[in-house]
Formats: sequence, C-alpha cells, structure tokens
Amino acid sequence: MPDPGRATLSTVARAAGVSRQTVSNVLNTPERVGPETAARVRAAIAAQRYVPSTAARQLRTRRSSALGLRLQPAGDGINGSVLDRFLHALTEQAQAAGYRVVLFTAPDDTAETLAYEHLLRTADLDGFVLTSTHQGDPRTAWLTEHDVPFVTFGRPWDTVDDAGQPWVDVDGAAGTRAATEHLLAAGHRRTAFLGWPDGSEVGDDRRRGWEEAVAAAGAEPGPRLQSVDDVRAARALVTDLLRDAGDDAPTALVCASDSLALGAHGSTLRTGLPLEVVGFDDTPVAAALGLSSVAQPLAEAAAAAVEQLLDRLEGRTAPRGRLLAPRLVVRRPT
Amino acid sequence: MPDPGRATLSTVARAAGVSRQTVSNVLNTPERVGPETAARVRAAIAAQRYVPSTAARQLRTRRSSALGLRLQPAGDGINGSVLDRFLHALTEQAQAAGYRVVLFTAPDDTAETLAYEHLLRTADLDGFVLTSTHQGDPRTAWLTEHDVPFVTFGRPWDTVDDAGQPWVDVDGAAGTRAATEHLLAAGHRRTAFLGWPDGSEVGDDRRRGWEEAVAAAGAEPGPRLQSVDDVRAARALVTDLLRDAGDDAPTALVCASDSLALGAHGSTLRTGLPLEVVGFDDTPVAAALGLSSVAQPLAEAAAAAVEQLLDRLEGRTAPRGRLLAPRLVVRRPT
DNA sequence: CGACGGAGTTTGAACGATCAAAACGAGGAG
DNA sequence: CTCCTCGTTTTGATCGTTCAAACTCCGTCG
Repeated sequence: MPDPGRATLSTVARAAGVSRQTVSNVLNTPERVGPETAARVRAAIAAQRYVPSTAARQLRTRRSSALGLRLQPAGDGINGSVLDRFLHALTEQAQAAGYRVVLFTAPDDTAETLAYEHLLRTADLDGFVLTSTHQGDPRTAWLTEHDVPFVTFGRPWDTVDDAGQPWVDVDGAAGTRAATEHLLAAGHRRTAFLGWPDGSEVGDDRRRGWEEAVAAAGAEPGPRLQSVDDVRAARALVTDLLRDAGDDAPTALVCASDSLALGAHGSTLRTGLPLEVVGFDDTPVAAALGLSSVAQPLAEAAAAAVEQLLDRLEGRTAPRGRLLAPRLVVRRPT
Repeated sequence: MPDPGRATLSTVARAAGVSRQTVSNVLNTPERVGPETAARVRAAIAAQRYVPSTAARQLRTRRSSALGLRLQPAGDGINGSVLDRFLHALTEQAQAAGYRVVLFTAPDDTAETLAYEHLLRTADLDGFVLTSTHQGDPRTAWLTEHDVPFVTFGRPWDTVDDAGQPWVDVDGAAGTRAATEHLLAAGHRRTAFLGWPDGSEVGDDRRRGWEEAVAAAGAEPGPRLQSVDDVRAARALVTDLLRDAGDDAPTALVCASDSLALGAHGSTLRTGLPLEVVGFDDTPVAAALGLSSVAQPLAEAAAAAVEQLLDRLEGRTAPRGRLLAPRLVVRRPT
C-alpha cells in the first residue's frame, strides 16, 4: 500500500499515446517496436518510474524469476561459513540477472523433495540451487524426473544417470595437490594427510590430491589419518600421532577441512612439536590463526551456478558442468 | 511447466459441485460456508492436491506473503555464523506461518533503502527484517516514512523517534553479567573485560553487564581493554596485559565476542599464564576450543521477529519490542 | 491496378485468484 | 399469503501482464 497511484502498463501507454502491448514490447521484444515510438515509451516509463509487476507477469507467463535454495541446518559452523559466503555471492549474481533467491528449509533430503513440490505449486519457482550433493541423492532424481531446472554446487557423484545436469564444483584434489606441493617445496620430507572417514566423495577427492602430489614428487607418503569433522577429535588424533611417531613424525599436515586443521594446530600448540598445517576452505578461523588454507572461489562458483541455471531457464544451450580451481592461501602462523 | 493439468479454484469447484468463490471461502473465510459443503470442498482440494497460486492471489490482494532480508557481507565470519543461524530460524518460522524469505544484497545502508523501493514495486514484498541496526540508521527512517512494515533484530538505539517500531533483541548486558557472576562465583577476584572501542551500542551494552556484576559483588574491577574485533589484535593486547601486569594480572576475562575470546585464548596458550576466558555468541569456534560463551537465543529471536512482523501485517495489535535473555554456556577448556 | 508481404501497432482473451454485490432458499413475522 | 431477513452460494468485474491474432499502412511485384 505504499503508492496508491502505482504506474502500470496502461498508465504508461496512455502517457506515451500508444497501447499497452506496445509498452510491453518495448520491454520484452524491442526489435518489434519502431525506434521513434520506443524512445517516447521509454521516456514515459522513466517519468512514471514504472516497474512491471512480477505478480502479474508471473501469472501470465508462469515464470517467477525466483530461484529456490534450501538452507541447511548450520552444522559444524566453522565450515558452515562456506555456504554463507556462497549464498551471498549467489544472491548478488541472481539479483544482477533480475532473479531473486527464495529460501526454504527442510529437515532432510527427502523432505526437501516434498518442499520442491509445494514451492513449485504455490510460488512457481523457476529453478533450484542444490548444495552438498552426494551419491544416490534423491533430490536430483526427483527434479530430473519432474523436469524442473536446477544446478548443483557439487559434482554429480553418481556415475550413472548424471544426465547432463548442470553443475559447478571446486576441484578439491587440485587444492590439496597445491597444498602438498607447497609443503614439499618448502622442504618438508614427510607430509601427512588428515581427512574424513573413507566413503565421502568430497573427502576422497581431497585425499587423492595429496596422494598424487606426494607420488609425483617421488616422496615418501606420511601417515594418512581419519577423523570425523570435529576439532577435538582431530586434536586428539594428531597429538597421539606426534607423540608416538618419534623421529618418523611428519613435519607437515594437509587437512580436508579447517575444522581438522584447527584441531591439528591446537595439538602443535600443546605438544610444542613443529608441524606445518594446511587447512581447507580458508575460513575466518584459518585466517585468524595464520594457517595456510585452500580457498574455494565461491563468488566465481556462485556466478557459474547462476549462469548455468539461467542458460537452462532461458533456453540457451551451453556446456554443462564446470570445475573451478581453488587457490592456496599461504600464511605463516603468528 | 511441471504439470499441465494444474489444479485451480475452478477445477476444484467443478469437482465439488460448487462455484469458485465457495472454494475460496472455504480457505479464507470458512465461517461463511455450510459445514457439509465445506467438507465436500475440502475433500476435492485434497484429492486434487490443490494449492492456491501466490501469483494470482498477490495480483488481486497486493500482498505477497514474502519478507525481505538483506544479506550482509560476510564480515569477520566467526561472528558471522550468528546471522547464519538467525537466518535459518527465520526462514523456518516464516515458512511455518506461510511466508517466504526473499534475500537481497546491498553494499551499504543507503543502497539498501533504494533496494527497498525496487523490491516493493516489483516483488511486492510485504515487509522487511533488518539486522544490525545502529544509531542514525537511515533504513528505519525510510521504512517508517514510507509506511512499510518491518521489524528489527536489534533495539532502536536512537533515543528519538523510535516510534513504537517492532523490534527484537537479546539482552547483551544480562549475558556479560551472567558471565561475570559465573567467574566471580568460581573464585576469581580480578576479572577483566575485553570489548570493542567505545561508541558501539552493542559493545557498550555488553561492557555495562560486566561493570554492573563487578560492582554488585563489591569486587575490584580488573582492566578494561579495547580492541577491534580481530583475533590477532586481541591476542596481542591480552599478551601484553598478562606480561606487564605481574601479580596484579586478572585471572578471568569477559569478552564482547568470540573473536576476541579466541584471541585471548591464544594468548593464554602462548604465555602459559592462566586466564579463564568467556566469549560471546557461542559460535562453533568457542565450542571447539572449550570456551565458555554467552549464547543468544537465536531461534527464539527469529520466532519473535516473525511474530511481531506478522502481527503488524495482519492487523493485530501487540506489544512492540521484545528483549530476550541470553544463556551462558559453561565449558572447560580441553 | 489489385493482390501480396512485412513491419509496426492494436485488440480481445486469457492467467488464477479475490472483492463486491446479487441471487437463492428457508424460516419467521405481520 | 406476502414480505422480510438471514445464512449460504453464485455471478461478474478486476488486479497487471502477455499471448495470439487481427488490423493498418505502405511499398512491391505480377
């Protein structure tokens, strides 16, 4: 109820001395409008500060210019800030392209598919952005089956039926490879890896980068540790390693996340033993502690995600799938 | 385009043998419909899985059932997770009430008011949720002037013209008071406070809680430190304090944020001097390091914010402003 | 010279809901 | 028996846009 005399197509048309449709054409299909008429209409639009009503447009075209994103439960929170930054960049990119981001929550992936259905019916969302995809994800299957446009932040890990879905991801292996190469170049002989339990696609990918870099350098691989993504668990594990390994102890450690890196860092402070730690995700915690970390190009990822989704939405064909290179941020502990 | 034969009021009406309007009445003004008819209609609605189109409803009623929220630039990131959790709870609460949360970004507060105008015209947002309000905030003034409903997470700090705006906030002073009392009860004699530079409303509020608790206990206040909200700066400051103070050194420290607490904690690890640190916001970092911290009831705050905004939107009158009590989470360093 | 074609523009009908007012039927009062 | 009222249900108009088809010029071609 802010403005009683809101400008509409008709008011603009009247002012410009043309019909509704012509005004509409100026906005949507300018090539159909004569240059002189177009100028007159544009002037009227500007004068009345006319902006089309998305509601009316949506009703007619069945497109809402809105994208849905499920907000995950906060989780660990250290790594959580990754999604936070992604969300920010995503909103910015979508906004620049004339789209809005609408949030929703769901307790789990299955509930999320129900939410899709509801949102599609009520809000006519044009598409969805999925995060944290994993093997056997019920969400991509549902969306594909119902022919709903979407893009995933995360590769389609299923070897089957990744039927040309658009996706964006960051090359985790390349990140840990760069981290490992950096450590080897700095003179470290034995580098260890601290990752998550086997079976997590993202985790396995990051471990692979370390393995490859060690092998490529012809170095002897240090121990390969596994811990759930928890600071204390990681600290205990690393402390045990450092105490028991003696002279064989690695002098550098590549971690699959900053949570793990924070744990390892705590262990070095406690034991006083030297261990250069590299984390993953370049969270504020890593920055605060002066830990090197692999930074995901989140703004770029968000931009690519929006681009892919819009390509699909607006009927353009484009290469599907985009793997971005992360960047190692080198710091010295302070 | 998911379902060609989408259910509408008309299809439901036909199935139930009534008119469109009756179906609409069943949903919006049930008291006007006969009980037997209502049952029949409801059955048809369920059978067709009918959900009203927000676009059509919005076009007619000029209400969108959507709330806008500006996503702040990530900032520090340690404390950033606070807004993240608030956002999650807000989405959940809004969703439960049949509202959606639409995001947008803006580089600064002034640009944010421009975004309001645009969003109101195009998307017909019903209201806004503001975070991080401060003195002389141009946003609340703009919204009030244009008669746009909103609620702030943060008190109206301006003493003037806080014209009964609805707001929700957490009692920071109560949080630091509880923290200080906890420390005093644990036997600490000299407790210090590490806050932000004077002039920040939130910071001053938190400091006040510490001062009051110390005074109430008749204890001698320890030093009052000021640092920008940065881990390294805080660590340096606390290290200096511990080294220089000698026997007078405080044994406990109340901090205005977990960033500061993290810095102080690092300082104790380095110097080896004992200092019990309490943080603020109960971020994952505090949990990871085993630091006590004051937890904001974010879910409750989000619920209260939605409630206040909806009271306004749906014409109910209710008390404006709600101050929530935080909760001290006590941990022992691990 | 009339039919043809195409660029530019207009008209009427939809999209799916709600509002306002009218219509309906049954029951009670005069 | 008629009129009125009240509770319930229906009808027509409307929100602001886009689609599809029609219309108007005007130049060209057979």
